[in-house]
Amino acid sequence: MEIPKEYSVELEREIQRKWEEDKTYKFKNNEKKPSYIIDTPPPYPTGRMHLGHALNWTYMDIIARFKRMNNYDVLFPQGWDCHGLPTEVKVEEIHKITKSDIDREEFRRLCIELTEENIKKMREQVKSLGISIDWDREYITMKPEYIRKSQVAFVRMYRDGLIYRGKHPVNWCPRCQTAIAFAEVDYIERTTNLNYIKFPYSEKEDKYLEIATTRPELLAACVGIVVNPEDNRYKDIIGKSVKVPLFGQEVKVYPDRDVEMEFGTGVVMVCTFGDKTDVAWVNRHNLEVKKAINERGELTNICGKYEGMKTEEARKKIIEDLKSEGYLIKQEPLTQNVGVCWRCKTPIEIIVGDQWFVNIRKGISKIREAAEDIKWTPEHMKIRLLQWIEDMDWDWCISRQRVFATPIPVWYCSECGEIIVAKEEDLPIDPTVGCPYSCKCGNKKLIPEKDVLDTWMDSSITPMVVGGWLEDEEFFRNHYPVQLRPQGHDIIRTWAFYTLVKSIYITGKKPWEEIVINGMVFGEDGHKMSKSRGNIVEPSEITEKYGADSLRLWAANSSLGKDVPFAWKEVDYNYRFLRKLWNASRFARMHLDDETIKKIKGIIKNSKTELNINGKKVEIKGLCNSISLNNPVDLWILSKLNRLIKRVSEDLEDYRFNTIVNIQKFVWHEFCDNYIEMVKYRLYNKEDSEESRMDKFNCQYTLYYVITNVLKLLAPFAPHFAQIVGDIYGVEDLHNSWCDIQESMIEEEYEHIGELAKNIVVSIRRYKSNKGLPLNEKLKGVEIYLIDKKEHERALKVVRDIKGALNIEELKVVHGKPKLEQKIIEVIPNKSKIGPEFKKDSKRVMDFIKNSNGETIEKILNEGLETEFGLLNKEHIKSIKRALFSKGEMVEAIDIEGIIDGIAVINDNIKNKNK
RNA sequence: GGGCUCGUAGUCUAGUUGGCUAUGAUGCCGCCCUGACACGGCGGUGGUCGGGAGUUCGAAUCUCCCCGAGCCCA
Repeated sequence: MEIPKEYSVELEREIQRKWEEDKTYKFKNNEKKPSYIIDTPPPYPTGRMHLGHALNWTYMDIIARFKRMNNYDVLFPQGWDCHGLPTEVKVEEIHKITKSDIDREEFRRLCIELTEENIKKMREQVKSLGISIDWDREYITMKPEYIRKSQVAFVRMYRDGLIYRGKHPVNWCPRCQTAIAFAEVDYIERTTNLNYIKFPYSEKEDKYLEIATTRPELLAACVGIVVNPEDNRYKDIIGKSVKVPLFGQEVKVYPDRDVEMEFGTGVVMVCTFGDKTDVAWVNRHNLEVKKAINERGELTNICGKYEGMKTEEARKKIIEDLKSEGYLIKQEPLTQNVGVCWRCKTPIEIIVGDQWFVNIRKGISKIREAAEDIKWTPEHMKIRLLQWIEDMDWDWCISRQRVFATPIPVWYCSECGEIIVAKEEDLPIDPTVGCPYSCKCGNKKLIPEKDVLDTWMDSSITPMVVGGWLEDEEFFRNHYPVQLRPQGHDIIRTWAFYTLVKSIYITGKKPWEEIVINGMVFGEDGHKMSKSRGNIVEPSEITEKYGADSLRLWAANSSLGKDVPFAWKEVDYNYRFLRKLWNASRFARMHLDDETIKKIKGIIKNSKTELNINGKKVEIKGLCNSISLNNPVDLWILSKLNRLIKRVSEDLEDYRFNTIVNIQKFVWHEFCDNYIEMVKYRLYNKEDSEESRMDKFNCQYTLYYVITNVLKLLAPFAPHFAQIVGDIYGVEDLHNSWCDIQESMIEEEYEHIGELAKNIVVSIRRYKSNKGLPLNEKLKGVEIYLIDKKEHERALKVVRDIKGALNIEELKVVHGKPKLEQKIIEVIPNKSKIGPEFKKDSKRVMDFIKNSNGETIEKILNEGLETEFGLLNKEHIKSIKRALFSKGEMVEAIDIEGIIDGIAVINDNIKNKNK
């Protein structure tokens, strides 16, 4: 098979098409394999994928592919979480209407239309990243079959007393005209005035309490005063009453430890409701609830002449009146955090109204247990959720005053007020369209609920939906909880939390075995990507230029849970890495014809069963049936490879995706830079003896073995590349089998010999480079001196490889020292040897070695030296640097990296002849 | 104010249970067209591992304190 010269990213598209046609990633529902189900986050269909999605999807895909390659039957679906305000706003914008202008059904149709377009766009974007999704398992929350499930969840929880309708304070956005959940409240800092106001004592009109408030417009809803019981200033007034200025109602003073004495005057008025603490105080002291602000953010009729004013306007007016009537003492500026609607940034109000709630507190301990029972990666993310659960003191408000959402399947009887909930078999149903029921009081005129469900009510059942709930109950019983929830840390308190709630309430089980939390993507400037900063990079920009695999490699090279800054140069590096491996693969394939590959594949197959041709069991160690691997350089790279396979397998098991750097280092700096360079001479060898043919074949075998295994290691990260090159190498079953770890190939001694050869080659290549010589320049004679006997023996085994790699005419490996004058210029003691042996004396031993003169060091190296601390020998020395002299002048001799007293003396007078 | 996370060359980053001369990339400087790759190779430059104290023969790694950054929640 011809391998093109250039690696081109256009090939990715073809591969993606092929995967889709072949349904390569279909969930097989194969009972013989363990299943692995991923509860994919359903994105909101904005029509645009951002880099955060790309990061998250890459993580998921690496896991999915790795599991699939390790014999799991992987169910990797894709969902879309459609409902919500942003689409409503967009539709109003596009069609220049407001939702009240047209029929509810019509408006909803327009929302569906837009969402379908957006999903189509985003689906293509997901596919362009090569994510191994089973598209047959796609779910869309606005479809009737999904709405049915959302509604069934509602009906069952209502039946079980876990959902109720009640008058409760809720966070209310006056602009969006809807209740919102705490998770949808943002906080922004702003400056306002802290107003000091006189509240006269009821008993003595001339005495008064000074209170400080930022919300004077709520005076009409003032229902109590709190002071800290420790506060000596106010001890006498506790239990007595004061009169609210302008409005005249009398309110009692209560003791409460939550009052900060230092803030303002230490006296706080409780209004219904200024903020969250007011709600707590009202509950604690059993205060009356008065509604001062309505749903439109205007003052109500209890506010007398201020009725109908917007809050800002009313505040101004009331301050004026307080001033003119002499109640206002002073004003001082105050910066405070105010809660705002996360969508439109309008300050929220806390108002009381009829809303639907999920009772959270009832199940809180079970929810906590479930959270504890799930394996979290990184572990500390669990604490974030538990913290959120701890602080949970309100129920979950699930009703929204919107249109594009799952309807609440409920009617109210106009006669007796009975709540009628739809029957499960009638779902999905939209109560505003029609009603098949009548009230038990006989009334047939039922009022439909117009409120709809919070979008989180849809998305909090995703693991159940992908697990087959209400579709295939038997499958669901056997496969729930599902295996994995991957998501961002920004939605722990929403998506993760609500899903736990729903799963516990509906199934009694935890939703997932494991949850992995990813970080956010920042721009190149280190800040969150945002339009206003102009630091947004779109995934398509990257894939078009560098391909999906380069993007995926960038994403993989990050730690799970940590925020990741984007960097073009990293993508560029990954692209260059792929090109490098491409070129190496091309080079190897030029030396591997189809016939040879066939032969090698046969050998690998046999070695797997540990059977040789005659059916007799053989050891694989260094011997693969019909070939016996005997070249130390081959054994070195194979040992390193197997070590890498082991490492990467373990790392992926624990979601350490950044193990990709280990693969890259191996490929680039071991395999390409060194292995290939050291075996070229064998590949180009034209000799026709049996021995050199075998030698060449071993090398071909090793090249094939390393490349094909690297492709498998790379397949979860860079699947397109792995597929393209895998096809060129005839790799079978790339997506369903992982590398075999040949433990017996991992051998320290092989690695020692290989490292020695590599170090000699590297050192002499560096010498050539420093001398300005081409690296293939012929060297006439090189003598390598090794003092260590073991190293000398090792070096003798790689003479041929060193000669071949460096183009040395005559190479001598000598046990001993060259006959040159030499001076030791640096000694580094071996800490890991000295430490355990000499314990407390270690420091002194090391100082002794460092400060010894040359003679002493020689003695330690050669025969060992008895000292006050004990015997010191060459084991205790890490490395030595020597300068070599001949007649007082430094000569062409180089230290061999990593070897104590390894020296190469180079006779390169031939170079002058050549030049 | 509370919770969590993180501070390693100019920049990004590796560093599993304490022990290689602290990893790799990028940047900058210099050299080399070497039978896969100049979209490449080789070398140099650059670090008091945020600061301090402690535990230990030995700390980037463990403990405490301080400083700084970020995220989440009040």
